[in-house]
This record gives sequence, structure tokens and C-alpha cells, in this order.
Amino acid sequence: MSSETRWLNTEESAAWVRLVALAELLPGALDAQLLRDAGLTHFEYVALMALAEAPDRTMRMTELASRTNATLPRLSHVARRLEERGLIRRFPCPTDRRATNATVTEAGLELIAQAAPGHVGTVRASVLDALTPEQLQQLYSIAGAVLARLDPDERLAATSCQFSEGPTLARAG
Amino acid sequence: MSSETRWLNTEESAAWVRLVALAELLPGALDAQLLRDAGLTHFEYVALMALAEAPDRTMRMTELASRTNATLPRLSHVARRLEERGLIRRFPCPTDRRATNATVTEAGLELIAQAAPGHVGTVRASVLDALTPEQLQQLYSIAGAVLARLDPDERLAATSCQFSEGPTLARAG
DNA sequence: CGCAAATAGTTGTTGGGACAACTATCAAGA
DNA sequence: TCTTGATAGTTGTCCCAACAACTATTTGCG
Repeated sequence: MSSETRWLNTEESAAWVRLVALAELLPGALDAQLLRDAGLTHFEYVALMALAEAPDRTMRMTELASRTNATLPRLSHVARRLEERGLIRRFPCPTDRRATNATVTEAGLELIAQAAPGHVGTVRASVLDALTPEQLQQLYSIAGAVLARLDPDERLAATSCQFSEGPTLARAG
Repeated sequence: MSSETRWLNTEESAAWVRLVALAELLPGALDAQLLRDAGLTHFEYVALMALAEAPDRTMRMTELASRTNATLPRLSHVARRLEERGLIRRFPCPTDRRATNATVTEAGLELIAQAAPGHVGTVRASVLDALTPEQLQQLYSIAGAVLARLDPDERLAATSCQFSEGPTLARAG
């Protein structure tokens, strides 16, 4: 076993408590706004967004799960619900009959196009506007260092920019 | 309505994506280790720890809920489960018959004393050891700035040090 | 070819958290 | 005093995520 436990000193404890509080509150705040304004959880929003920005607005379930940091069972349940609401479609992959492809429908694109401004507003109001440009850069580095520990495979690192002024959502509107 | 949406620029988007990934992965990592090694969720661990460090190892349900950033219904359910496991006891407050006090039992103290080293190890391995002292200070400031937006009442700010080398856990052992 | 192992996905069950509804008690004021 | 409103807590219901079990297909290899 390990030697004597190295307890946290004052600075470590203070930073840790705040980080835990942040990790606890942030998901709820994101879900609350999106559910209220668009009837989507944050996870559903991210999944639809990932599909919207994929080539042909289509992606393999496994790849989508990886990009959104979800297990395949979780994504499967969510995909069923989204499909029932007409926001995505699923169809078997022609080249690999084990696989399933998912596509955002027009209704799905319209929904995220409608939801995006409010979501970005929440992101700014609750996080980005509270930080200086230096802190934004620091946050990037710190989160990167921690993710290297928490997510060694860097599945999430592959997540593309979800907020570009890009043409995807413009087309969707 | 608001004017044109200010979409995120490259730096903002990159930092945001990482922060979301961190907030998504961290709670699961903490729960996983504690559940595996002590049969406790991270929330249960924090609640027990808060009670262990309270005067008389006792706290009002409302205050405990506030310190752990839980709604009262959530805490009530958790408290019932912890009480069924013999880790806490609940009894009516003598001075206010609406209120309930919760106390950690000896078994509860023993469990967290046994769980604490592993938990601190996980905290170090997954977060603290990945950061420089400067980054630790930056994280403290950044999280503080964001919490001021997410948690304006600063309920969590009152959370005391949960990791001191302090005598509380020593007494518990 | 044929079989074992790995991969892709779905489904069922379980457990926890959010929310609403409810009871009980306290506090403030006419 | 009595009555209104606020406070403290519990309970019930619904929804979502974790996990395990399962089917189906593909791949690797003898």
C-alpha cells in the first residue's frame, strides 16, 4: 500500500472545493436553460450539434458516442428518444451491417438553430463573461492538463468547434 | 429580444469545450472510485464529511443541504439511505420541532476514515498532480469567478475544508 | 472453410436526482 | 387569539444514466 496520505493543504483544498462545486453546478445550469427554451438536455444538444456539423449530417453511433463522451448504451437510448421526436433518423450502415448511422433531420436542424443563440447566451453569461482573456487561456491549459488524466484517450479532444459562426447553422435556419 | 448572437471565437470555443468535458467527466470519476472502494457516492462522502466536521458531528438538514449544494428533497432521500445503512442518525431538533438534525454514527466515521486516503489519492492523481502551483491559484480564481455567476448565493463558498490533516478524522479512526 | 474473439448496437433493470405535492411547525400581525 | 404566510422536511413520480445481458456481424487465424 501507499505510505502516509498526503492530505491537501489550504490552497489545494480551496481550489478543489471550488472545482467540485463548479463541476456540480454547471451541468444543471446548462440543462435547465436548454430544457426550458428548447426541450433538449445539454447532451442532446451536443449530439445534435455534432451530427449537424458532420459530413452529410451523418455519423456512426460509435463515433458519435465517442465524440460526446457517452457510452454506447446511453447514446442508444437518447437516439431512440430523439428519433421518436423526429429530430434524427437512424439507418443501417451499408458497408458494415453491424453499424448504425444517425442523421439529423430538418426538424432537428431547425431546433438547434433556434436553441443555439440562447445556449450561447447562457454560456457567456454564466462562464465566459466572468473571465478575463488571460483566464480564458489559463482555463484552456488547466482543463487540458486535467483531461489528460481523466480522459487519457482524448476522445473529447476530437470534439469540433460547436460554436463557430459557421455556415452549418446558417443553412439550418 | 437580443441583437445578433455573439458566437464564440476560437479561443472561447476551445476553452468551453474543455471545461464542459471536465465537468462531465469529473463527477463520474469521483463516484467511480468511492463507490468501488467504499460503497459511497461522492455526494454521500461529502455529506458524511460535513457532518464529521460539524460541532457534535451534528447538523440541521437544511444547513447540510446548503453546504453540499443539494436540494432538500435530494438530501432527504440520501439521508434515508444513509440512515438505513447505519451511517447517520436523524432525530427531531429539540428547539424547533419542524427541523431535523443529522449525526454521523461511529460506523459512518469509520467508513469515511477508511475512504478518505483513497479519495485524496484520486483527487491528486486526476487533478492536483496535473497542475503547477500557479495553475492551482489560477483555478481557484477562475472557479471563483464562475461560481459567482452560477451560485450567486455562495452557498458552496461556506463549505469548510474537507481535507485538513485535522484531528477530526484522526479521532474517527 | 470454420471457429473464436472482437466489434456494433439494442434492450432491460436498477438507482439516483429533479420536481411537485403534501404535512407540520413557526412567525407576524390584525 | 386566529389567521396568513413562511419555513422545514418527507414522500411520490418521472426521467435519465450506469450496468449487465443479449443479438448480430465482422475479423483473425488455424
